Amino acid sequence: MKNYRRALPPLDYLLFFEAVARHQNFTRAAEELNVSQAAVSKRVKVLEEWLGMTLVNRSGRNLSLTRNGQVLAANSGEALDFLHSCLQQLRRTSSSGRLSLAANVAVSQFWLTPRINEYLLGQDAAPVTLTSSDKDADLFALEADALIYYGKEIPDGWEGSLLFEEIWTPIAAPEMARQTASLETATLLDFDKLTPKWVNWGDFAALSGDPQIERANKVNLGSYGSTLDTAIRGRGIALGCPDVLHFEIEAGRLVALSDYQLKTGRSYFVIWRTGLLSEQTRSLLSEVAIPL
Amino acid sequence: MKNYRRALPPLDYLLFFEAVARHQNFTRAAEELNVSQAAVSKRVKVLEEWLGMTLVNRSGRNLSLTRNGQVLAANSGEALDFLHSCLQQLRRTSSSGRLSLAANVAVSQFWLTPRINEYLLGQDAAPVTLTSSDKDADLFALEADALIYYGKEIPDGWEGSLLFEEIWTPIAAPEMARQTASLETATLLDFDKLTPKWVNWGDFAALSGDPQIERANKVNLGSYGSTLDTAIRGRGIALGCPDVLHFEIEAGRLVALSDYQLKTGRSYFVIWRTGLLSEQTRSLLSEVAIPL
DNA sequence: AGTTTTTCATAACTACTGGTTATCATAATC
DNA sequence: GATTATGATAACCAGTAGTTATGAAAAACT
Repeated sequence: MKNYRRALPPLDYLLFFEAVARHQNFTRAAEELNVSQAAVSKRVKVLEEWLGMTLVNRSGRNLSLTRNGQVLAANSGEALDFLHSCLQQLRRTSSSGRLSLAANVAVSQFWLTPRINEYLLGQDAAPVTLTSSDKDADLFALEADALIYYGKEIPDGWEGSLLFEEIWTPIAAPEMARQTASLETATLLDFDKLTPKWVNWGDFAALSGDPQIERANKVNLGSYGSTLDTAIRGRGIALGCPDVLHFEIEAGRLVALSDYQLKTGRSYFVIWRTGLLSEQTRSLLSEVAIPL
Repeated sequence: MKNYRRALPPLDYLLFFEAVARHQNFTRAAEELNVSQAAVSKRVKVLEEWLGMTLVNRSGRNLSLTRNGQVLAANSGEALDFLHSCLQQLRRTSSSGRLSLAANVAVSQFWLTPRINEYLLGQDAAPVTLTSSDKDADLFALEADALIYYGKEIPDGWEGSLLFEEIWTPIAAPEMARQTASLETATLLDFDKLTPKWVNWGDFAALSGDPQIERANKVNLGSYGSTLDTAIRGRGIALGCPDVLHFEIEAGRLVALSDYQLKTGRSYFVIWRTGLLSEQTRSLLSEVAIPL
């Protein structure tokens, strides 16, 4: 009778040790593992005690693996790799058309939701879950199949595809746009920035150097989504990125006031964890009209 | 860059699941794993959530694996087996002459220590560690290479070899033995039983049906080891098992009063965890004169 | 040679995980 | 229909698995 629980050390300890072995460094292993160096040190020590053998020779700031350490690290790595492959394969065969996406609130509402709705109205649509948050940390913690990331470049540990560049421009309902002679006399719909990355009317004025915007009447509606909703209702001028608002513009609910465009150097990307995009997820992304 | 911590579920959860899959039963898996059924149920549930897929179909008192469950169980089993083999191999190549033994206090002192000492006085002796406890649970928890077990039969999950049967008989120093006409007039050295398995003078009297022993003067010295030490000093008569006390008897420090022998049906075994005796440990046991 | 930096070990601390018991639900068995 | 066997889950809490702070040791720098 196999009794692995008794015969094997705590397996996550092996996983920690394998990382130390690969990096030849406790501190870097800790970074990969997202724990403190002390936690890694402790676990490897306990593993050595469990096994009754030294795995790592420590000397001041240097470390080397013992012969046993080398053997165990290689074998652990093999087992972990095997399990990883197996789980990836399992995900590929089992996802059977299920797509989880994440993005910030505006992109979710104005860019993703229309796409998802179009897709879901079609035939044989797989279930799609969409999670919205204006905090990157939330999005990253989610482990969605893919997420729409807004920033300068794709973060480390992720890979993906550029969707479009960020270009800020005043946005209004078509009727409002026709009646607006000058931004100076208009009501500019403003919002509270949740991260420094965002561009509000104050930023836009400063970066564009346009004194009309400085002088115009600005009303703070709190959330960015509110400014867009209010602009659609024809009650003011919001700031927006025409690519994000593609559906609203196509539908004729919003137009860009094309005299004013501000490029920030930031873009929108669809990203996934490095190596964790299954063929099936790739296919589903295409079906939801998210280009890779 | 591999980051197994992020990409793999808690590995001990896989180990639990593999046991469930093998047994097709949460309760029996829990027994193997030495935890409650509830703990197993919980872990498998969390694993399913982590993976986002059902592994086990539950219906009342029945359970079956899903397709995914079967695949994962097979692969997990393979990985665990691989790791187990690797660790066994590592132990074989790394033990390099180191033997750890465990036994209860009396056997350690009177049976094992003399043997170990003889061995250590020889050439090229490997280090030997000996741990003594009168509590079986302590001995089992220790994971020594081998232990001397006292009981009716080899416990489940262990294998080993019979050393000798338990036979209780009065034991005294040779001079004391010559002067003792009858147990009734002797001082009987008694002790506190730590487990029901032990036989003290009260038990011996009852089981042998000898009224002399009932009537004799009994002095309680507390520990069994003390009774033997005191008997060696010629200050009374202890109870003992001649095979355990082989060295003392050979050395002429103790003799058995051979008129009184009580067989209990219990024996002494050398045991190790099933499948965990390396060839090297086997060899070392022989060198320490522990017959297999 | 002395100083600074980097890295690992460990003590003290504590949040939360990983277990427990008790109880209920469900299916099988009688 | 009653009983039994088995899995799920709530409530609970001991101890594990992490943290921060600090000291030791070696490498790197001046």
